[in-house]
Amino acid sequence: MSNEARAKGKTGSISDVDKVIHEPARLNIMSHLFVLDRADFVFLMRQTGLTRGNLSSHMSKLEAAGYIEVEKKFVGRKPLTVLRLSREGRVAFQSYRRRMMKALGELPG
Amino acid sequence: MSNEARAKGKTGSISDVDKVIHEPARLNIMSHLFVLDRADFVFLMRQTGLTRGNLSSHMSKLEAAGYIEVEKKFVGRKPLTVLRLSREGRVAFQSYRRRMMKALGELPG
DNA sequence: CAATATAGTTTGCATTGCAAACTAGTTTGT
DNA sequence: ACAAACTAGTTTGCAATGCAAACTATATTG
Repeated sequence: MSNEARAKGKTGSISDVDKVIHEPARLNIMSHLFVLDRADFVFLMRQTGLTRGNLSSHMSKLEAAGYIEVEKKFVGRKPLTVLRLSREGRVAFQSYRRRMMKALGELPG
Repeated sequence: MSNEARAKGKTGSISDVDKVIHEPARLNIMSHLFVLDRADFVFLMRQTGLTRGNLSSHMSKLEAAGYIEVEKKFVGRKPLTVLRLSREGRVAFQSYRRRMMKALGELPG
């Protein structure tokens, strides 16, 4: 750990979790993709309970972070958007999860 | 579970965690108070790595939510602010923790 | 008594998350 | 054929947030 990190007290525990993943809506999306690997927009909407608008913008954020890849195609004549967890996204999620589980699991009670 | 909850997909899992606690800085503060029960401002500043300003505003939010009680007194001639976890705060934290551990713990891998 | 330190609070701004409005195309009803 | 309703998303507007910097107030030190 750097002296700076120590001085700031940000010793890698809770305060500096990955905010992209930490946001509940995205944590929800990521959790689903973590087990399913890929899922389409409408399915995720139903599973997560997010509105189209929210899912759309969170999707964009996860894509911008490189955590998911978005594939747009047509099935028959209807558009279909498929989200897939990227390698990076899987790693980041695992890391977030470990950190969170550790932080909350270490406490007494 | 209500039909509404089912329709919205907000089945009490991840998307609707307590945001007051979920915010990393406050989660950090709450975790400390959960084990220590009470701690003063400066001590918490050091432990959490938060600046005075941030700790001050997060403290206000936790107080407004009824999760902590803030006691201001003087020791010698210096002001001392002590934060204590309220009963409600302890319950809310435990609930947050259980929910989070369950959500992250249930996943494969 | 001026400078520095301590203990907080307030302010200002840039980033969000969310809902509502909008776009674009498709299916259904008559 | 044409309007109404549905599907699948995106964009926008606004209110809430977090964070850092500025500020207040008092105490200590040189």
